[in-house]
Amino acid sequence: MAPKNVEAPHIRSMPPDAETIFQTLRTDIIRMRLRPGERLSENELGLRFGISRTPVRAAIVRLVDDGLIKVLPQRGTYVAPISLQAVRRARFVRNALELAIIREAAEHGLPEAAILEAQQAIHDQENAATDPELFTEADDRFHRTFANGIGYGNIWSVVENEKAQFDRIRFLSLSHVTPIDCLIDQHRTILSTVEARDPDAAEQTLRAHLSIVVESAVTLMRINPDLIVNDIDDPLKDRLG
Amino acid sequence: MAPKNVEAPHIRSMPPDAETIFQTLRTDIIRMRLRPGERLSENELGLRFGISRTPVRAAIVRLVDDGLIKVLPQRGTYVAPISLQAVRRARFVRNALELAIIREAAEHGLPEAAILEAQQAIHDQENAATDPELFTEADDRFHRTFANGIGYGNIWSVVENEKAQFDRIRFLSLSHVTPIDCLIDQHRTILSTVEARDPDAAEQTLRAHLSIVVESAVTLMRINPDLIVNDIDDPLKDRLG
DNA sequence: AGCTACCAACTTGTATACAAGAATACATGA
DNA sequence: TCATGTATTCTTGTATACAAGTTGGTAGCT
Repeated sequence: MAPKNVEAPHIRSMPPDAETIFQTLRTDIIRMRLRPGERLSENELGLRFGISRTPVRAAIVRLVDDGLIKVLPQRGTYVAPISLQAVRRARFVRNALELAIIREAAEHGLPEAAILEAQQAIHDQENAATDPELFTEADDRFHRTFANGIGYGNIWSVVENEKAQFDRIRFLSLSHVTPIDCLIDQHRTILSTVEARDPDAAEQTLRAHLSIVVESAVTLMRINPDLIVNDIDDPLKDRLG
Repeated sequence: MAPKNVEAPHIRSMPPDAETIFQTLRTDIIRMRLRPGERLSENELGLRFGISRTPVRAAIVRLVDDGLIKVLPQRGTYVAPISLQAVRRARFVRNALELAIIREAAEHGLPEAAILEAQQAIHDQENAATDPELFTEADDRFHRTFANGIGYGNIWSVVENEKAQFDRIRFLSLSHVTPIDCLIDQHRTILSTVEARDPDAAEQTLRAHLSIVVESAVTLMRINPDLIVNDIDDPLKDRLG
């Protein structure tokens, strides 16, 4: 392919807009490249991205809504600490939604395209076992396939939002504590139970799958207690129940 | 109580901020005081509230995230049409979450304060049967009580966001099609099954309750087809099946 | 009349300037 | 040395000015 009449290979010449800033910051926070508690000056971000404060603020407003950033008026903007409340809540919401999704998929079936996409996601995970970012991307894609396949629109975005807090913990050291082979095996089982149209088996398998993910998160939380805020009211439920 | 040293009874002297604008617009959209498709000029809103475009835009960004407003760059800002996709999705998410919530509440019990709050909400609904806004407020409060009572933080905000599209339909003519007495009766049954710690009965009752709410929404949709956008891919699933 | 080209008045997106509060460094006093 | 008052310099929140694009009306021509 001959080069088009575009003057240069440096695509970065055009400054990013508010949406790009939002995506970039969100990814950096979830990937833990921006650590909980870290300060984010609006002026500094604008300088770094080569734009003014206005689009930076638009991005920050959305990130505050997602619970990834905390703004203290006239004091500063900070990456939100990982909240135990938020993690517990995310686990509950994800469990409820994904179990309902997998049951719906197993009861009413999935389109052929979705089955193929899930198989591809499993395949990609097998080849990405050593790269946390690639592995997580394929993991997300696997789960998202079922959410989008049951015909209720973009349900996954709800899980995705809740999962953000959660994923920050996973990115602390995914490969160290999570048994990757086991996760992929469970993915295979989940897909096969859905293909076999067995809702009870699908629900049971997914329940075990999500439980393992939570256990690894709890372990990671104990290893890095400095990044987590324990805002649980009742100390009896402190252990993420 | 003698008047404090505040100069006047006109509390409205201070101009509203971005958060107030957001709440006001959100309520007006859900209450259908702002109709789907209606145009919202940023300049006009700023003039109406007595502030500049900046805080108005901050509010609009959040409302776009919630799917209540659509912005067409350089063309205009509009109240989002009621999307069939969004309604179906909201129903699925609400069903999954509220069923999980009520089951959790029935299995592990609720704090005494939550029980009292639910009773109060039922009481308020009995006295607000003729006022849609008051009735809906008490209805929300009833359901929210269980969500907040199970100790997983502010789960209700997830349901609340999804429910927004839904509620717009209900506000088209709540009293005309929804059997209010039946709804209140179901609330009483739900609360009693939770108090009796009977998860299966609680789930069954809530399932019927949510189903009735959906049925009335479908009826309302047929009465006001001009406000709804049919963006369902598969025409076979057109009936909100 | 009917069609085309243009222009003026809007829209949102972004940049910049100003306002008000909070924190820190520093001078000043005992 | 230690406490205290003050001023400077940060921060975010808001107001305003500019840039780029769309729309609708209208003058002019066929």
